[in-house]
Amino acid sequence: MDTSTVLDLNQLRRSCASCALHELCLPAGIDGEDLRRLDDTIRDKRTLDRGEPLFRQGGQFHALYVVRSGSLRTFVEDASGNVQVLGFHLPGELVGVDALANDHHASQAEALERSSICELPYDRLNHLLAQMPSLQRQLMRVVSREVAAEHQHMVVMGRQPAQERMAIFLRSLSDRYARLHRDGGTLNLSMSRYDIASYLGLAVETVSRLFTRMEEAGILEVSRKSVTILRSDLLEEMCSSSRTSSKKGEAL
Amino acid sequence: MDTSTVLDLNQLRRSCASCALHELCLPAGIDGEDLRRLDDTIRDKRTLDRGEPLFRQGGQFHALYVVRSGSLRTFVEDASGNVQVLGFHLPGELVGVDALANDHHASQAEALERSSICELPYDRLNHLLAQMPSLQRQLMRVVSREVAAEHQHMVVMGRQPAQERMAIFLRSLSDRYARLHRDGGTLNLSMSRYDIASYLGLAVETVSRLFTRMEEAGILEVSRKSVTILRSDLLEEMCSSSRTSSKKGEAL
DNA sequence: CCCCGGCCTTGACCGAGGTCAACCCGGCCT
DNA sequence: AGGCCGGGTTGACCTCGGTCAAGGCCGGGG
Repeated sequence: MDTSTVLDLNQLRRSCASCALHELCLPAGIDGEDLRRLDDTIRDKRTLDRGEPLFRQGGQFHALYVVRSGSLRTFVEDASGNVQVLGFHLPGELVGVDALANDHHASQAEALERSSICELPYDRLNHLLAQMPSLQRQLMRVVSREVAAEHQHMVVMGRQPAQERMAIFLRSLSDRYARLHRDGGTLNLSMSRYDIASYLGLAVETVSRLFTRMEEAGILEVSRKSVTILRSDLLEEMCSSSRTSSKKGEAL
Repeated sequence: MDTSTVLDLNQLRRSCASCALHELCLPAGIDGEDLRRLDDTIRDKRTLDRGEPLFRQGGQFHALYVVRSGSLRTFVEDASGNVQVLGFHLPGELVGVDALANDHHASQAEALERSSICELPYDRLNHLLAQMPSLQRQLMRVVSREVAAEHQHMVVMGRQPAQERMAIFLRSLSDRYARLHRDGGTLNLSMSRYDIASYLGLAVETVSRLFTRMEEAGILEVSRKSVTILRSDLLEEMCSSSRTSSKKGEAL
């Protein structure tokens, strides 16, 4: 929170109604007076610089967060300093749910680039939920989506070879870009190779090799943090070149 | 536990108040009139036989479920018949959350043994949630716990070698037994070796070998589906024998 | 009672990907 | 401008655990 963008951010103040994410975020399906009340519940928009934590593992829980712009990574760190990246979070996505269970954050969230965050203090939110069943349902839907996504990621971690993991990762990122009406063919990888490797359960070297291999194959154009998908058809079929598990009667 | 216990199960009919899981399940922190209303919301107790599905992947969503007795496994099956086990569910645990997102079950749940299930039709539940903020908070807490547990599992799938995975799996099962006031030292593995392997992202053969190795090491006594933990101290230290990631300043 | 079919175990082999090491490259600071 | 440093890439090697194959065990049905 320093340079010149501060002004713009302040101008935007809180206003779900005018937010580009209106239809993707918590307010989806909420209008009029209810929307205004949700608006009032969102405290400050916090702005985070690259690397700045939104909350720390073990820290006291007091709010849920929605990414407004930029991107975050969430991760857990074990006693011996080992890091496991849990996910990357684009605008419109909810962060912090794992803390409700026992009032302490089980993971850490930090900005991958300069990001703007909507903060929903949990007591105020609870108050609102009690009065707005529609918001309550929408919240559960959003959380459910998150759970389903995590299940998908378990499939990746459990069964898929390295190349499929990368392909699925890129496809998923591309899809999420598209949902935001961004160009899904031009990804801006705000996270480091280490983050990607950790997230996919691979070694950095493997991630690096896969990028070059996929570039050589004409599927991607990779330049530093910018990745262009040249052949999404090839990328797609790369996602499921997996062995067919020798179960009974396969058609394919 | 099958033949004669059927009668008892029927006798118990629905009554959260008298349920042994009262303090672990959804009703936790709810009493009196509110509890009675939750009670009324729970439709039937469904009883499932071994292998019987509670809901199918892709099926229409209309209820959440809580395991009352027995155990379930949830899994996803991809186009080519590959199965990934997502989790095992003991009494008091909530199942079906991943379906709220789009009204269709993203995974499949099926009984690992004869099991009794509390069914919470979602429309009724929603009605109740709108009137009972405390229940709403408790539901979110339970879901949050689930999310946090899945995050833990990502750590396992992402970084840990086979032996640690097994150890962590057994410890977690033991802990959950203890929460149910069962003997955490005597596990009854209602799932097959294949299920365990899939859940941990390993091959069946590896799981099998690890069981024998841990038995030879005097940590376990393994007999078919019954596993006794002889040296929980050794099991514990097996959970974190991982390499220390060469990060800055380690204490330990 | 015996046979059959899952499920599980055990052994031998092999390969995907992790590890180690060297190097490169671009940004930043003096 | 030069040097440094963190992140990224590339190559050589080796290991963990997957795969393949061959039984063993147990339970259920004829």
